Amino acid sequence: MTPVRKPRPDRRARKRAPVPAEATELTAPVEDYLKVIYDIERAEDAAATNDIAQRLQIAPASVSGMVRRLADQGLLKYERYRGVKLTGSGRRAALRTIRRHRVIEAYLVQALGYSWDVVHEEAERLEHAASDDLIDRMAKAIGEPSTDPHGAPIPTRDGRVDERQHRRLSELQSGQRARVTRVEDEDAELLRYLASLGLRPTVTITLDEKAPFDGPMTLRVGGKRCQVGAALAERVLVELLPD
Amino acid sequence: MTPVRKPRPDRRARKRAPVPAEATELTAPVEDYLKVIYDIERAEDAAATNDIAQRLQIAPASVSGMVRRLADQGLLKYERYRGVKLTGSGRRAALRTIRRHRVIEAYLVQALGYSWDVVHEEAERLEHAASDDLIDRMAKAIGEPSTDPHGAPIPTRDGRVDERQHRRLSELQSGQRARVTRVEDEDAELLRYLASLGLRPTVTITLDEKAPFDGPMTLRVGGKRCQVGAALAERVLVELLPD
DNA sequence: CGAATAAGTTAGGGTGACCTAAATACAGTG
DNA sequence: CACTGTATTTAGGTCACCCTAACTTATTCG
Repeated sequence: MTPVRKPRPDRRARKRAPVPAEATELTAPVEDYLKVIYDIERAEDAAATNDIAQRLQIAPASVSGMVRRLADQGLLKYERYRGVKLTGSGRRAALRTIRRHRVIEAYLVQALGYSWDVVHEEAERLEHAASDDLIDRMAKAIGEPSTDPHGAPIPTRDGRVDERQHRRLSELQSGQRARVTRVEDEDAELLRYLASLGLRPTVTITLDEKAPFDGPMTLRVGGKRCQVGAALAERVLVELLPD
Repeated sequence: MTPVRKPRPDRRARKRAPVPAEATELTAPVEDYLKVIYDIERAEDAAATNDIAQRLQIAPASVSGMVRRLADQGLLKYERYRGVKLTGSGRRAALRTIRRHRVIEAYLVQALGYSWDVVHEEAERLEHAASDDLIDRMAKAIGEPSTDPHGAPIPTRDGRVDERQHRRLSELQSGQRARVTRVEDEDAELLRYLASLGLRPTVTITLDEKAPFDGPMTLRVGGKRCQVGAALAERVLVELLPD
């Protein structure tokens, strides 16, 4: 009648543990902070409170508080009014979450027939719940891909990423050929539009013409010709092909 | 430079909404409460505070508080000192979570090669993060199974379950043949032991002998002969086969 | 039937993660 | 160099969930 019960974990003790610094379980919000800080740092060298707040859609005041706690936990370095930088362990944690996210996105597309414009949201929730084991199994099941469906590189189990910065489509010159490598955006509508143009990673394009002053670009993609504005061209990364 | 941002959802407004009662997003703890209440109710008619507390491994005092809130939200009926019963919407919510859990378990086993003794934990976390759409895709991918790897029935999208109460192995009489339908336990060690005996759903068994006073039972399963104690036999459900 | 025991509840805390409003630091300009 | 605007932080809340301790209700049994 009374079911066999495991020797209760004693939550208090678990939480009060003298901060082993590394192997601590991170909460979902913390993982989100680390992710966006990692991301901002890649472009801006140090993450400003406001940038973090805007990316997470929360009030800047909330960021100040959280960031102090993360600094206490050794996940980042924090100087008041100076911005934030991840420590080694912070970066490792960020990359683990990013790996989860991207593997999940790839799996949803390749194994479950999702289309690339909707996987982000789903992955955003699952990345906090999936075990490392599950992630590895998913990755194996779809052949250990090196990028997610948007072309973003998937960090390896041991935290290495292909950090090559590709050129933006907007920087391309008339006449140049290039391969689309990545779309740096998760907005569903934008992604659907790109898909309708055939503009997705691995596709080869040729820039026919570029209007001055960041005007629209005319390009050929898979036989068809299309025009894209500056905003779009900004979000698409490419790899120049020799002519 | 400044990325295109969606029209911010405004968290406060979302949470303060005048309680639409149904379509509200439930938190993970709430889903867990509903699940165990549903489960207890199936056996005991009303769920007692203490039972809920014990199943969730939390203090009874915490249950009192939560249960009042769930009653306010219309998910259950609550009479002080009298226990708790799910309302229609509470039961629907519980069944949705249970469906998620069981579909995930089945998927992990059938699509990702997990063994049945470890899927419970993983599902326990994923069930709160997966969208209904994902669950449906998983179910489809493995052929819409009607039970999870432990033989528990999977509720349908629209909340119907096969509620047939099967017989317990412990109630079997000497000489009777039966098919194992379900193992009512998620303990990994127990499951591994059962697997080593070959005792898993769909397998046919014959009870050779049963020692009196809930003594060990000797039975044949797949040609081999084995003995199981009363505690084990209590956890295994069977379907009597005509001789 | 009244007292012991079991079951359940209230009171008073704590933590994580958010908020608004008000104060402060910094940076660039007149 | 004071001064204004922006970035940031502090102060003071809120909410969901959990806890322990102390109290109350229900039940059972001598």
